[in-house]
Amino acid sequence: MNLKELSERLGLSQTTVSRALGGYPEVSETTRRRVLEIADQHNYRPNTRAKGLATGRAMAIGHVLPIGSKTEAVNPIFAEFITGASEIYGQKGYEIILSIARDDDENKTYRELRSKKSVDGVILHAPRNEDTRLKLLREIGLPFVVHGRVSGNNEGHSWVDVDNKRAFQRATHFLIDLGHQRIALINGQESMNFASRRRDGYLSALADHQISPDLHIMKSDVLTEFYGYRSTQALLSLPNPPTAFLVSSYIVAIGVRRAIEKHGLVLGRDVSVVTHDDELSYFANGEDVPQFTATRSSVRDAGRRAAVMLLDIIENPQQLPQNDLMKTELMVGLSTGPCPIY
Amino acid sequence: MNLKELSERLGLSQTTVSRALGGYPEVSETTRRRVLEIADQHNYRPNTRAKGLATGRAMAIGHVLPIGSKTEAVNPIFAEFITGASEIYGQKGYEIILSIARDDDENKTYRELRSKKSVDGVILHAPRNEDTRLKLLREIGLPFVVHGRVSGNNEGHSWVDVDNKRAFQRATHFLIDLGHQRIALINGQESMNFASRRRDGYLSALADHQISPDLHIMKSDVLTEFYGYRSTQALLSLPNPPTAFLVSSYIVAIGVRRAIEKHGLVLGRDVSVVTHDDELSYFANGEDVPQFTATRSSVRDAGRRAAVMLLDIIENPQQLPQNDLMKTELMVGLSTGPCPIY
DNA sequence: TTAATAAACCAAAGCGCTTTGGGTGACAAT
DNA sequence: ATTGTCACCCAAAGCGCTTTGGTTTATTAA
Repeated sequence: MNLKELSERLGLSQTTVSRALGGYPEVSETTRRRVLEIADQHNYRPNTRAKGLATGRAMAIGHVLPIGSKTEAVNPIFAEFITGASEIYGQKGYEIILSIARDDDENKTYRELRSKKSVDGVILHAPRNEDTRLKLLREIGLPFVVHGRVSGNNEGHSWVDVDNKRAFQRATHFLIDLGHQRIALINGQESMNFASRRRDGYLSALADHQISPDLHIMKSDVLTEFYGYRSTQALLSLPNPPTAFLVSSYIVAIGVRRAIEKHGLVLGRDVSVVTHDDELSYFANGEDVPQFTATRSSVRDAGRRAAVMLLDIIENPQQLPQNDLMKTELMVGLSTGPCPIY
Repeated sequence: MNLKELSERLGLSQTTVSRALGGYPEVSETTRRRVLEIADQHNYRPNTRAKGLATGRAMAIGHVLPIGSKTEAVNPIFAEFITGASEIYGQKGYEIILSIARDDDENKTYRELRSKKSVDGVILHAPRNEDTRLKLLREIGLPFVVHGRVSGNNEGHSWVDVDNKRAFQRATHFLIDLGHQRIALINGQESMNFASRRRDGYLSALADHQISPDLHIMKSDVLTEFYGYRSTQALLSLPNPPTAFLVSSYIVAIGVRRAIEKHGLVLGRDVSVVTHDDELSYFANGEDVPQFTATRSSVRDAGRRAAVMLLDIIENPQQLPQNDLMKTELMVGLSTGPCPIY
């Protein structure tokens, strides 16, 4: 069923039917009701492509998920982010176009999305410190919102981010206040902006207490469970092991816990752990009492906010860039305790 | 840059340029090279919507991810599946349209995808035992492949599934052979087809050894980490606790392990666990030696296979339905051992 | 009564592509 | 010299929608 058929069945012109459906005022209420009823009966819905051609709007948002050569798969965090974003898109009638691209042809993917005109805007995921994608997107004039920030100037574009530095600063202070001096950092790849900001927070808290950082207990890699296990395993085998761990992802923290228990140590008594918690639905941090002490921030909510922002930019292109720096909460759970005295 | 501009710049008709780009033979090689060069220079790519309108093909595949009222988020397993599928789509120039729909308006989502003509086919995720979506998809004539099966007749449509029954049958046999008699089942929601098939496998293995099933040690719920923890916690507190656990998801198994360790028991010595392992990239089951004894099957590979199948169906609509029943491996790891004698 | 205004509708152009159904000239065959 | 056959190219229709620039009829004001 297309517009032509529908209008013939109604004995009206395509113009009138289109307007009745679109809610325009040049149609009498009686006619509109009749149109709506018959359209509904036949389950009519305008053809996306034809509509897009006619209006010049794709009514679709692109999400380009980067996969590295190491993990080769989509991070569960993206899934959660998109779940949030899709709530907003759905309300406004936008579709999601998903592309999964290796780091090396991400730029090509954005270019294609643009020249094929298949999206009205994109969310830029997982920004690196020096990110060439920003420049590209600006060049090709594709509206975008960054989920995160870059290292240099973040003025010229819109973004949603959590206050990573402050979060890890507070978490480090918290551990220091509990008496910990040797605090390991199990971070993401430091080419990623969020990871370098978290390291900055960690380092500045150490500096506040005149603790000189030890590079041997600062790790950095793709945030998998096994990475958490492997690095904690190695750190606990040091002659002078850390008494506390600051971890960049809940998934990694699970591996950290596994290594700690493997060593016969008790989490929260012998060793303390603070992790960042993106509130992944499948990994709820306990029911009433958090398992892990955590810097918490809902990545699903970030998805919602980024989506609202992007649609706003698309619909009002002339406005200034928007920013949203989300605060994190420090949730005290069962994984931290005073530093044991040896 | 559109076709018209491009053809003017080249001094050729739109027809010829379109054909040159499309690889049709009615164009001389010299002309084709020239067209290709200039097109590349200007980064020309045909407008998706216009192309779709003209050809009647959307060049897009829909993935409708169901979210339940309980978890409210996309399962990490879908992310992994889509990563696999996207490899195939990318090769053939298809895009992914992602919809996230609550159980209750899934049917509406499929209907819309169809009437808006925004996709050429869909993957049906997470089939339930009695699934109304199948009937709907057949009715509206949208090509589809099911990732999984339904309870009744699976003849009339294409699907990719793992041999869930056999996998859990073997795993149960394996535990029984180790001397376990009280084996708990930590299953998914049994309205889901995969979960009921796994239960069947478990029950039939018990029956093979004249062990009568105990409903108190058979759990069924959404597959979260906390569910694993909670149910194991409860089971281990029974006067007559199970000595082994058969678990439906790696994520759940993590919670199971947490509860076991909380109880001061040693995994693989005091309590045995076999889990299903979808080979999620962020949760590798150990490096050389598997942490968990597991029935293993790559869900990413399933994504690839389903995608190949769907594109084949779309491009050759007249053919018979295809099926692909993937075998699972039983990987023996560190989480199982002989039943301890009390 | 006539002109002006508003309400309700319509014909047709245009979005950017593919594809049908040609046309033109060069060359070989008759 | 004429016909047929290629190789190469083009004009225009059509995909299904929105939107511009109308027209027609009823209503109101002068």
